[in-house]
Amino acid sequence: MKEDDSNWFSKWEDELPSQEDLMPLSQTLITPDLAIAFDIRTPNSHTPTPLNNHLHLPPISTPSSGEFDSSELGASGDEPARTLKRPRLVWTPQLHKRFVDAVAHLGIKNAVPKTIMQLMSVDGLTRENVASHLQKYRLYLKRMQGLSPGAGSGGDPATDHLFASSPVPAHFLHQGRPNSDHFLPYVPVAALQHPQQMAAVAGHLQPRYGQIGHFGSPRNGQFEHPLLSRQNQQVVHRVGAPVHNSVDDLESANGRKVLTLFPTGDD
DNA sequence: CAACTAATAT
DNA sequence: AATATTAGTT
Repeated sequence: MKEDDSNWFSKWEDELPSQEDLMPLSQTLITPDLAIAFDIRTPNSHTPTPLNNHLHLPPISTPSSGEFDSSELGASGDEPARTLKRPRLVWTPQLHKRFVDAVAHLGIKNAVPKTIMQLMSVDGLTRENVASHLQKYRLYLKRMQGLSPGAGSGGDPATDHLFASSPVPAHFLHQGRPNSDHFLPYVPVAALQHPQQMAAVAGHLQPRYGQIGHFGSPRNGQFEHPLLSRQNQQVVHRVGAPVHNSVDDLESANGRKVLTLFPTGDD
């Protein structure tokens, strides 16, 4: 296998996420409790958005909704600090879309958990979150391949609720052939549904990342993108359209806490 | 050793 | 069923 890396690379650089596709979705998965537990500065703590941006405060208390008397194991509910478990991640359609976009932009070949995670740049999203999801997504793709092309596309919500929610880029269904390169089948039609966003996009056409010079040579599939730290928080100010960048934690019937991203006005 | 993937566990 | 965690490879 020979690599003409130089080829895909420049294209890749060129095709970096557009506003409509990836950029504007900078969100946080870090719950207040988590931030505290891990001693993480919540990235928004000094954010230039004076308005509605405060995450709702932590009802830190006991996760178990007062059914058990909680004074058995010594530490009464309050300070397990470092030994806290991360809440289950919930893959919302928005989050999944971002995932798919990232994979699409990377090409199947480079779409591995770490790079996907970096490209998604969702704060708090871990590599294993992505890995797990990727595994499932791949299975989904394989399952799709074996089916008659005439059926299903469009209205089969019974099959894989989540995965059906985002269009599968055509090249995913074929072979991983990163050489011949792919073009984004995505047309920013979202404008039709959200005129406001169109305005925003129209203003910022040519999204790109500020200054991407050259980074490490794409040796055997190992490359690094300096600008893609996921602390890269970018605030999109929109007049009259308050961005809902909030994280909401819910509680399932079992008492497990889960994290859900709110839609930012996309889709 | 770090990261990937498949398998398995919750 | 959806996500996490482990285990075996690369």
